[in-house]
Amino acid sequence: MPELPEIESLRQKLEPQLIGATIGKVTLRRKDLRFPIPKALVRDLSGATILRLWRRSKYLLLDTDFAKTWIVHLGMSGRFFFANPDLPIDKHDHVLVNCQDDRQLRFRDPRRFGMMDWLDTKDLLSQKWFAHLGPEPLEDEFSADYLYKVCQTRRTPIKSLLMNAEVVVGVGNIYANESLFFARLHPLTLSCDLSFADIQRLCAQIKNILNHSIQVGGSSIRDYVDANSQPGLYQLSFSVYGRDGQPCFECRTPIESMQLAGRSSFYCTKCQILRNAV
DNA sequence: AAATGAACCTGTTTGC
DNA sequence: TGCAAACAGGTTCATT
Repeated sequence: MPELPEIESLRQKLEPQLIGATIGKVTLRRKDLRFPIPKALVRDLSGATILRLWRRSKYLLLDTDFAKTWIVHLGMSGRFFFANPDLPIDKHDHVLVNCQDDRQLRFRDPRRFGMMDWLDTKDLLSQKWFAHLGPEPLEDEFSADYLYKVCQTRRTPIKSLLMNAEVVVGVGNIYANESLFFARLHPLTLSCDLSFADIQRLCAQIKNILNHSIQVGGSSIRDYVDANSQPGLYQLSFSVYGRDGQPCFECRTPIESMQLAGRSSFYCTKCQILRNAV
């Protein structure tokens, strides 16, 4: 599912319901997701109060009054949502967390690419999952100046560069495809061949598209739902993602697709002209 | 060093 | 209809 807009939408929905909440019983129905779930998380989360709910990259961060932060990553197919007590347990409901009211926060993840961790809140962002991450795309630190400098030092297709979390976090396959379409750049264009004007357009479009998607609750293709099990709406705005063979909204040329670094890539051959490539 | 590709796992869709 | 292959929003690790 989840790229930055989905996680941010989820965070915004969870925040008013979880800030100040004290956690009750925590039930593990599986001891590992992508990685083992720390025993200390299960032991200490119960009884803790949530003080702050924030986000870094696609990681959801829940600070507690234990001076520990509960870290949740949804991987590809994860859901993190409130369930009424009468909702049957799904075979992929791996973690159940009782809250103060009778609702239960559930972590459901069929593919188990998600993860949870429990780390010291102090200096959290310098710890393992976060130490080598690039800037947040919606912060000023992610600027055309910054991106241009990075592009100049690498020789890789621009789409691969955008999806590299050491360069910028939160831009996954959907938003990389969409941003490149609006910036009129072909996914295969080598980063070092882009002009500063190209990068200015690209940087601006990434921010526009991510902000727009957050406003409408992110994209739901199959798995993603928010804290209240509601889907996002941004998939209704896709210009190229998944539109293989359908006419470009700008020029009516059929959208093409290819595999790039193992990911489906969608583009318009007329609007996104390939000047240089590998 | 940097870039590419495979692996992790299960469910759904596609194609023969 | 049935079965197998391909594919899926992410990230890490091994290999060039």
